[in-house]
Amino acid sequence: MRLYNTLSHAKEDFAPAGPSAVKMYVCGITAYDLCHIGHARSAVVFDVLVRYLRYLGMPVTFVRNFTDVDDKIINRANREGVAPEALSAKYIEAFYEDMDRLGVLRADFEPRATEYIGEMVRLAEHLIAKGHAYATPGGDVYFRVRSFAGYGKLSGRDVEDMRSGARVAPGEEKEDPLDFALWKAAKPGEPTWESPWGPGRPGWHLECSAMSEKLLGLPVDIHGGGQDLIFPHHENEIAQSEAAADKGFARFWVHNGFVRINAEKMSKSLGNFVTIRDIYACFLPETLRFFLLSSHYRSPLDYSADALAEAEKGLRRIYFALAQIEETLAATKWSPSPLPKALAEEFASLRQGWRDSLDDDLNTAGALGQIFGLARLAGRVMDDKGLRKSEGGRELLTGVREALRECGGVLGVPAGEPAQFLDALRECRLNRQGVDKAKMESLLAERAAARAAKDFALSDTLRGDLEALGVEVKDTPAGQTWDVVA
RNA sequence: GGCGGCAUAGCCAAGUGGUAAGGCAGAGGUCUGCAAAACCUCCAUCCUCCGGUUCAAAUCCGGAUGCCGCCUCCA
Repeated sequence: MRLYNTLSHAKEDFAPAGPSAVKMYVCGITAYDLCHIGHARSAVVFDVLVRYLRYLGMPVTFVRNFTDVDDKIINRANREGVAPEALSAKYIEAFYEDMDRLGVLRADFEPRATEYIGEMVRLAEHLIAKGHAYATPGGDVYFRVRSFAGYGKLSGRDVEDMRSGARVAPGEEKEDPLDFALWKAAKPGEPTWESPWGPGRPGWHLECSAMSEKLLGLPVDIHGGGQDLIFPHHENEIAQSEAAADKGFARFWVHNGFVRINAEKMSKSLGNFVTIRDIYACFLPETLRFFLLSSHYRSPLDYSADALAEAEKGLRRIYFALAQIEETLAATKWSPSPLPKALAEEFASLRQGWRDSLDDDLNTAGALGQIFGLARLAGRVMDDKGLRKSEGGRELLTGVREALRECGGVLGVPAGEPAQFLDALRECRLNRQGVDKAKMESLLAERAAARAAKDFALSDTLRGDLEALGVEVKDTPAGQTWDVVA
């Protein structure tokens, strides 16, 4: 497959460097609050990347870390009067709850920064020994940015241009404003670890360098994260790791775009974020997943409740098609007519299109387009009285069902059983629209009775009443069914 | 100020040189006691604007305008 590499600003053919599994490291969350949709996007994007690489037959060793020691965690813990470890543990737990429901698979390794303090200290020592870092009298350790010639290569910055932006906070003993902390001397009220420079704690960037090397070995094949990590986080990781190891840190840098709200980046600092749980209160997790995959991962994605409602409609349609396919396939008698060649070709082309889309820099939006095409193709076959019960029709419907399942395995959409999903969706919509369930039930019962008595006038009146309630009734040979007006 | 990204129908969104996928909404039709669903058909001669390269550009180059992001923590 081809993957866009931030380092080269171009799509490149991806293959692992070595004969072993693809080595993939993605920056996870700093555990100090609930995850928002932006975190969900990043998690889903890299989840799909891992799944797709495995689908292509490449084994993947996937590492996604948790930052569990950091200014934000300490500040919040102190504010709430709890231990930092307890705070981060709580939000790691929340992360799992949210992500499990989203269908994000667990990584092979999910290291926490505090479990690798020893590796970080050793890395810092090594950098000092090589002249790439220095300890200050106060017990801090800084990376000497100007000692690393490649600094700026990921983010496209020139060290000379950065001088104006860099600054030294009061009390810092940097040689150069550009230098960044590898180790921070202990301050009162902070968790600390022993080190050659006295008690302190690691700087943020160091953990990813230490854990990548320890768990995967350098260079890793793919290093990922949100676009906001490109600078300074990933730039600094490169500097640390490459200065220490004298070899490449990561071959492919993959960054997902932001989720926006009112055309602005959704972020903690702007305070304009919507948590994953906020969404779950109104929509099914799979709807969120579908929404996140409905545009290319590097493009900005505008969040709105309307956009989510539209995603819900699309997802429902796919599940509805799947439900109808299964119902049709439950038949036992099939006429011997074969599948018309044109339809067989259309099927093959859609299926190939799905694969081609994902092959091209993980174009999930394109892939979903092919999935809709498959659903429509199946619908056409089922609507054709001759084909519907023919061997050829069965062959096609079986193929579409298989393709949709395959999609579910890679994109995580559609992941469930249609009947179950449609029921869950109905329930979800009932709650969201605040439909009076008792009233609905009684109106439905009344209408069923009216229909049994062939009192169509009353039946239609009741349909109107139900519609006013937000419920749409459909009459089928098997009786009336209902759904919530979207 | 430095660096980068994006501009495709009413809305969302694919498409990086060969003549505009898909979804939502909308219109007509088949079906239906009436509806709904489903299916069929239609819905951008054109891709922000202006130049240029080419037999050929939404796709490449230059410029303009608008929006966004990074440069401080941030997925």
